[in-house]
Amino acid sequence: MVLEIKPTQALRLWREVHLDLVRDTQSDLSVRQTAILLTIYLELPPHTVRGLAARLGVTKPVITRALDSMGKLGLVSRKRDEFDKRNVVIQRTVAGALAVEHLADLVTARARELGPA
Amino acid sequence: MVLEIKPTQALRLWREVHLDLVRDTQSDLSVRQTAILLTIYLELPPHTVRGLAARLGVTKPVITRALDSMGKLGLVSRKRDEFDKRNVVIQRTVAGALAVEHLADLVTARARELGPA
DNA sequence: CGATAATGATACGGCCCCGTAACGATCCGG
DNA sequence: CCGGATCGTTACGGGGCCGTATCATTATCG
Repeated sequence: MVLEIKPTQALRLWREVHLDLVRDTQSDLSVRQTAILLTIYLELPPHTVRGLAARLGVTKPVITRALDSMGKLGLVSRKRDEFDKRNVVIQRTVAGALAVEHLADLVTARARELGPA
Repeated sequence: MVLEIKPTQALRLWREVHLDLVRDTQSDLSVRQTAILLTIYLELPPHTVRGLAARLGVTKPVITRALDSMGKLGLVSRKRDEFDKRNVVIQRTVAGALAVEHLADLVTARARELGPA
């Protein structure tokens, strides 16, 4: 069940999906924001600011600001941890799940279109 | 030779590569710049500003500015078209080819690591 | 020729993001 | 109880990218 993909296929897949993303005016997330979004939706909760910062190898303000902008878009939400009020727990939203699903559709669709070599 | 990839695999692949890109301080290209770079290196020359703008569905200044910054990084170069001096021909560089190859390595490596489902 | 069209570059105002440094709030150990 | 550690946020200065409008240069055609 290993995914065998050749370099040429990988590049074409990457290009086609990126062209889709550029044309799709709605979702203009940066590379960092995309990495954060996918980490939140693919890895097991709970997610915290410092945890994501360590996971991505960036500083905490980067996470805070990304959560700010993604929160405005409704892709994530935040809640104080009641047991340790210093912590903030990052939560998933319906809109965020839809955005992730949309991205999955994009990638799988473009992968299907790839010819040999 | 169709590339069969499941939604879960697509998302994990996308996330792993994006994490690599975020950690790799060197290459912080935007989504638009990545789309431009891959179009230049995967599609047949010649490439022009207006051609890329139409291909990506963006305005010409977007291409001009992207070529400026990518030119500073040595990823592409520009040359006046001698037959029609209004045109600018975008050319590939060694550094650009290496960057594209590096991206291909990243994607194929992460794809190989993907487990089933 | 001269007027018009086309190409790429530039100016402008605005917005977002970055890294460093500091901050308030909260927890914890002595 | 209180000083230090931890957590997330904010302030600051700087830089990049955006879209619109405009520009200089070059080509085309009557």
